[in-house]
This record gives sequence, C-alpha cells and structure tokens, in this order.
Amino acid sequence: MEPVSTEHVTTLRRFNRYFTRRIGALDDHYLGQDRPLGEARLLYEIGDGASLRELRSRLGLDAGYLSRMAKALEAQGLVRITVHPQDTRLRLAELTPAGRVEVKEQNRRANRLAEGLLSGLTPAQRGQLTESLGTAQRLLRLAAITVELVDGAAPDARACLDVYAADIDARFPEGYDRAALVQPHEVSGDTGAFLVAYEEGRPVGCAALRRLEPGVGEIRHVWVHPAARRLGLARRLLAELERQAAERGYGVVRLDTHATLTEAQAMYRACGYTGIPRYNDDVYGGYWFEKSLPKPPLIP
Amino acid sequence: MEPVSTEHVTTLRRFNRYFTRRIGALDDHYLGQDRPLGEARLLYEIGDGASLRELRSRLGLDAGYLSRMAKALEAQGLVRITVHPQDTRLRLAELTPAGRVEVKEQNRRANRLAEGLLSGLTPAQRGQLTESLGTAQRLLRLAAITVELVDGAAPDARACLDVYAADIDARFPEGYDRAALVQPHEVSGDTGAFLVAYEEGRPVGCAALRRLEPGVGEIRHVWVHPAARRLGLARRLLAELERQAAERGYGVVRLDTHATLTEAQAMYRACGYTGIPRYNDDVYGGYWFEKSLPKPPLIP
DNA sequence: CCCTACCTTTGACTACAGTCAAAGAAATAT
DNA sequence: ATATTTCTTTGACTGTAGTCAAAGGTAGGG
Repeated sequence: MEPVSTEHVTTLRRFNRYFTRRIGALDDHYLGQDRPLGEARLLYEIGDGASLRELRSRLGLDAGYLSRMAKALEAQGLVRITVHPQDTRLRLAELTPAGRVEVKEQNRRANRLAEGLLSGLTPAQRGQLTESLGTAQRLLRLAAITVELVDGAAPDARACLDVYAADIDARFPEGYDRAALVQPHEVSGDTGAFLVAYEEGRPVGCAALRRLEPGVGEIRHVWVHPAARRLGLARRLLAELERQAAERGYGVVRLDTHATLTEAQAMYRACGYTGIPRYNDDVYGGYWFEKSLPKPPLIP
Repeated sequence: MEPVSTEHVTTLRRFNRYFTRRIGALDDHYLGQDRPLGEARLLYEIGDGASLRELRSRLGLDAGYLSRMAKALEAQGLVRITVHPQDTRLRLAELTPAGRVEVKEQNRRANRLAEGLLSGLTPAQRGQLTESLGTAQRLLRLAAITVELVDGAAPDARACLDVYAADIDARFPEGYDRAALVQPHEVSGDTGAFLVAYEEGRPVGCAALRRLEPGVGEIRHVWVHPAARRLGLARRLLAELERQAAERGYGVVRLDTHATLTEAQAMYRACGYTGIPRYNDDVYGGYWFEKSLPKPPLIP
C-alpha cells in the first residue's frame, strides 16, 4: 500500500481538531440542554422504536448503564418499554407522545444551530460547503469500511448472498432463482475467494471468485448494500478480488451482468473490462466481460 | 438574508453526527489513552508554553479546574509552572522534557490513527478528501466569524489598526506612518463606520468608512489578520461596509491601494470596483478605485 | 430435557468533568 | 493612597459517564 503523505494526515487532523472542538462540542451542548447528554442521545437513537440490544450496539454502551438510562427515561414518561413478542428476553423501547415532542425539540434546536452557522455564508458558499461535506463523508465512510476474505460457508457470506438474491429478485423482471448462486466450496480455498465488506461491524457488500477453466477465474455476486452505495465500494471490492484472482494464478477474469444493470456495466468498463461474446449459459447474463490481470508479484 | 435550504442543513447535521461520533470520538479515546482527556488536552495545548490565563480562554475551562489540572501535571513532572516575570499575578506553564515526550507520543498516536483511516483510500481519493476537508474548514471558519459595527474609538478598533499599521509598515518599501490612519471620529456616527471581524472572540479583521465629499464615501484600512486570510473574509467585510455606506446615503465609494498589494487590487476588481484617476494625495496610493452603490432599501 | 448462550437487571463502585464561592496577591485606575 | 480589577488558589461540592460482577429469566441446540 502507498505510504500516506503527511499533508493528508495534517489536513485530516487539523480538520478533526477544528470540527470536534468547535462544531461538535457546540452541538452536544445544545442537544442536551437541560438533560444529560447520554439520555438525549439515547432518546434520539430510539426514534421509531428499537430493542435495547440494538441500542446498546449502536451507541456502544454498557448493558447496565443502558438499562438504567432507559428506566430513567421511562420514569420521566418519555419512553415506553415493552417485552419483545417473539423473544421475551428482549426489551423494546419506543417513544411516548411526550418523548416524541422532546425529540422534535432536539431536532429544532439542532436545526437552528446549523442554520445559524450557515446563515453567515452566501448561498453559493453554502452550496460549496454542502458539496465538500458530502464528498468528505463519502470518502470517510469508504475509508472506514474494511474488506475481508472469508470462507464461502461463513455466516456473513451466506447472509450477504441472501440479501443479494432478494435484492436482484426484486429487480430482475424475471425474478432470480437462488440455485444460480455460487456454492460455498467454489469460492473458498486455492481456486476461489469470497470477500465481505464491513462497515462498523456489519456486512455491507460482497464479491465472489470461482474457477471457470484453467487460468481463467469468474467474478460473481458483486453486491453492495443499498445504504453503502455511491461510495465507490464496488470498485474497491472488485480491485481486491482481482488481486486475489492474480494471487491464485488466474491471468484472466470474466463475468456477466444482467441486461438491466446498466450502472454495473459502466463500472466494469471503467475498471478496464471489455465486452466479450457469451461464454456461459447463465440465463441471467446479458453482457459478458473480461479483463486480463497482471502477473502477481513473486513473494519469496 | 436568504433563508437556509433544508438540504444544506441536513447535510451539515448528517456530517456532524457522522464525524463526531465516528472520527472525533475515536480520536479522543486514543489521544487520552492512560490519561484523563482533560489533562491530555491541556498538555497538548500548552505546547511551547502559555499562561494559565490563555489556556483557560482557549480551552474554555473553569479557573479552579484548570489550576488543579495544571498542578496535577506538575506533580507528574510533565509541566513546569513559573511566575510571569512582568505580571506576577500570571502563571506560565511550559513542558518539561518528560512532558514533551508525552506530547510527541500523543501526536504519534493521532497520526497513526489518521494514517490508518487514510490507508483505506487510493492516493487519488486521499487527495480528494484533503481538498474537501480543506474547503469545508475554510467555509466553516468563515461562517463562524462575525462582523460587527463598532465605534471608531473602541479598543478593538484601535487594536486592529495597530496590527494593521505594523503589518503594512513591514510590507511597504517606504514603511508606513501611523499619522495616515483614520481618526476615530471620522469612522463613527452618521457619516462613518468601523467594522471589526471576530473569530472566537478575537478580532481578526477590520474595515473603515469615512466621508470623502457629499454623496461619496471612502473605504479605508481593509485588513485581515494573517491567520484568517484566504477564507474570503475581506470580501465579506467589504460587502458589509458597502451596505453601511449605502445606508448612510453614499451613492459611490472610493478607495486607494498601494502599488505592492496586487492581491487586493484583484479582489477589488472582482468585487465590482473599477480603476479611476488619482482622487487624493495619499502618499501610499498607487491605484484608485470606485464603485457605485445601489440605493438602500427604504426602511419605513 | 438439559445445557449453554443470550439479554437484561441490580448493586456497588470509581473517576472524570465541572461548578461555585471565598480568599489572597498583585496590577491598574482614580 | 485607595479602590477596583484581574488572576490564581483552595475547599467543598455535584452530576454524569462508565465499569464490573452477580443473578435471574428466556431461547435454542443437541
């Protein structure tokens, strides 16, 4: 991997210092107002209802601490806590009308704060700021996502394929038959690979490689969770999978895409793939692509 | 002022949430490590030495709280506290060699964290992120700066002119004579104005308006502190001063600039000023500009 | 049916962050 | 010379955040 230039590190750190001290701290202070910050955050996070378990993982809180805060909010009449109908170990928290009012008030305060800040800028500058922040957030999210090689039979791998199958089943006019998915053993070991992308511990994308014929690998199931799209994650998965393919001795990789997935086709072309004639009898294939890989560096 | 669009507010708030929770919180956690966060911040802020008074205002801490923390750091051998030689009410804090080591270690950790984040991006993406963050920070700083109309005799006004005079005295080949500065009464009241820009309570720029002849105002001493340059603050001061001029019934404003200040000349042209012949006998003038102002809106 | 894993609650703490008021010492203004 | 202001220190607090361990109830696998 390329070394990180000090200029980039400095800018990120300077921004971080400036932003957390000036904007973030202000925001926290206003959000809480007459309520402890922890409670205010919890209230906000409950939103349209959530289980304590979920809240705990989202906010990264200790179970006991959370339990007590939830109880305090319940005592204040802001939250109603019920037992999960299916799994009675779980507790569900939801806002009461009073809680909803409180959250609305939080939102109003935060909006006013943001408006106050933005009002110091001209409309053109506001647009520029919005664009910069959007770009920065996209890139920061992408940077925080890790791509890992997992076994084709790993639960996360299967979970990704489940969502993937449901996703394209809804998108293909003819639906999608799960029988077309790769088998775990095809995408594991010396000839195959399965990559899962994680954002904050949750799988948000995948990509699979299997052997097609000697020297030729096939890339399949490149998929990104809807909430993680437009970050450039698919390209990253693809690049990483190509590295894996080269390491496994493949000189060429092929793939097919459904005729309806025009964005995917554009991406493959942009990543150096060229259209080729049909190479398989996949019923979902509409376009076929191929890319030659560089020889892997010899690791002594 | 134009209303702030919800899109801009939403983007700013979303970014704020994401950044403070994900990046900022992480940073704080790593910075502190085995030391309370307050102490870690104080240590960092002391840097090459500072008075307790200064630290208090920079960090926004309670006097008692700060005094105790400083003492704790001194007891740990990280900080040396001495009495100010001129004003014995003041205490000066500076790092001991051990303190310096500790701060270096903090820096190393923070750098590693930033590098870890950036290493997930391609060099091109890193460049894009750096640029976005730079732009965003510029704009956020600008947005947080307030411009206020003050009396020409106000301490902040005179303080600005002092720094201004010293600044250009160093820049003009022939130096600068303070006698050329405006008098307080010229830039106050119905015919004059004095604007001071504040960033976090400190004056970081100024601009003055005085009467030149009936219907014609003169803009003078447009100045921005070196630490606040390249944010677009001069333009903002200028625009606000033009509003003040229009309000005071001036249909035209004029100004002159020294021949060496080429950036200033470019800015005036970009702001709608056009070159005119010499209109005064200012020894520092090298270029003369003029701009017609719109009629002020009638306030009933 | 039993065992294990999971989720929550409760009790008992700790440490950090921060506030307030009183008082002392030195500088500055009048 | 006196009054006022400024800066710091000290004592006495408070509230929030967060940790750890024990215990009790429930779900799911074998």
